Amino acid sequence: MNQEIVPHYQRVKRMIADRIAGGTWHPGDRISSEAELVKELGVSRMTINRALRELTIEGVLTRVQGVGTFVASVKPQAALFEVRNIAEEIAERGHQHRAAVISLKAVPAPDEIAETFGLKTGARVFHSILLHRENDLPVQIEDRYVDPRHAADYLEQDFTRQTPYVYLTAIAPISEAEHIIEAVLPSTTERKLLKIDAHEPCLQLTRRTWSSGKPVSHVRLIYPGSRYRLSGRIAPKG
Amino acid sequence: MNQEIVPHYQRVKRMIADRIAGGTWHPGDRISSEAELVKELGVSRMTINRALRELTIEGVLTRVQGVGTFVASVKPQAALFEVRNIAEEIAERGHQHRAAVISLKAVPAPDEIAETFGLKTGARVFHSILLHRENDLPVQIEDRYVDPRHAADYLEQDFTRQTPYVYLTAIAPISEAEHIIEAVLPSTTERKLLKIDAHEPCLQLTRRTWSSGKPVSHVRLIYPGSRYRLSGRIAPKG
DNA sequence: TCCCGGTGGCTGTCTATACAGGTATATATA
DNA sequence: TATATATACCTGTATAGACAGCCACCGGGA
Repeated sequence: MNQEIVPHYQRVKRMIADRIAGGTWHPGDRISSEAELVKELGVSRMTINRALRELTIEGVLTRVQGVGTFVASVKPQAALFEVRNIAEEIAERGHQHRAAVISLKAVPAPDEIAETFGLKTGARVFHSILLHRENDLPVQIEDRYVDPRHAADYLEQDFTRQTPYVYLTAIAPISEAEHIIEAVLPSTTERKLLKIDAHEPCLQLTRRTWSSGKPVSHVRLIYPGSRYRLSGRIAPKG
Repeated sequence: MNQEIVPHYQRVKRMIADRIAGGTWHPGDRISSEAELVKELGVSRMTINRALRELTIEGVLTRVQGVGTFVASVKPQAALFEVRNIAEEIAERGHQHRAAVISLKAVPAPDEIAETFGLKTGARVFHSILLHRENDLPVQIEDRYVDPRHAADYLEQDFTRQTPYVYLTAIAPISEAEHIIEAVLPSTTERKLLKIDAHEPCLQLTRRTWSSGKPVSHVRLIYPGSRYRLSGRIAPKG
């Protein structure tokens, strides 16, 4: 008998969750107060408090000081997608990753980029285009703008050895990121690089990153629709 | 002077985070033990413990019982996308939402659906196709399969009044969800419903949901690429 | 040299107690 | 009646003390 020992606060969390799932308490209802749960369950108030605090963080409960603890309303559908360093992801599949540098130079900033970086349109920014291959099959175009003030030696890097993502996170750890996912038709140039048919839809992920509150990079990742998809799974914990 | 009062555990968290950001402690380093922090900061061990525990949940630290507390390695890029009930989303923009029921009937389960629901191929399942419009402009096709065992009266619902999402979450709260995002070309039928040009790429979000561990619904949402995009933002908290 | 058990240091949990601060209700006052 | 005040109850935070469980390391014995 491998008796599982479970901490008290976990058992309290489970009990609360079960009562909600079982219909004893409905969304919006006030549940028993900490003091009542102490008497009912025979554990200290600190233990009850920890259980209720964690359930609140997990979105199961809502607490109002001076009033009580309530069952939270149905939470919105949230999907968690992990967008990872492509080199790592490919390596994990046991495949070979290679990156080709298509372009690497300083350019005048387009409007959108200038605005992101807080520069004037036409100011000098770094721009790189890379083609990532998995076992020699093109899987991603990386079209990146970088603020020169945060990565002065960007143009001197060998991105066939270390991806820009790895280089940038090393010199400016990401503190904030914004992602946009769209379905697009790639340009003719991009289509040729990816070696895909005309009219093949692609996933485009645009990511802007900040380090210590300052914008660092604006990257557009293009994936052939036939070779790539994003997936994620969520499951509330007990 | 509106002096902000900050709880001790918050100040401890901030201090730890600052030392990591400031380079005092690097990823992989062992940080001071709870006992050392008690002596250094003059607060109780429970307070230190709460701060470290929360930083661990947030992914900033890693703790190993019997060994110590370590600065976590660089966390993977994670993008949080909120995929919401489209009716709500449209209402929030102050626009008019209308749903048209294109199809609503029982059908033999295709292979993939049967497998998800744990049925034999060809078993009777419910199938609905809805077209969602925002100010009379088509914005989403909802192609949904539902396990009849969890929603016996699915076919009797009026989905122009209440979306299937709302109906299903009411009778079977979602406990788990899986999402897949792809770029696709819609079928001719779908293209006509959405009133888009040939070759216009679309975002396709496939979602499978479970309630109490049992599969409930398999839905394919198709968005015209020119009218829709998914966005999300993450920022580590202090 | 290799294996084994002891030991100190670390995190994980739990308790009893205390006080602060918020909210709603009842009570007293103008 | 309307307004201020007291109070009961609730959550939020903090503390000292205790014990359990885990792990790395060291020293002794085969």
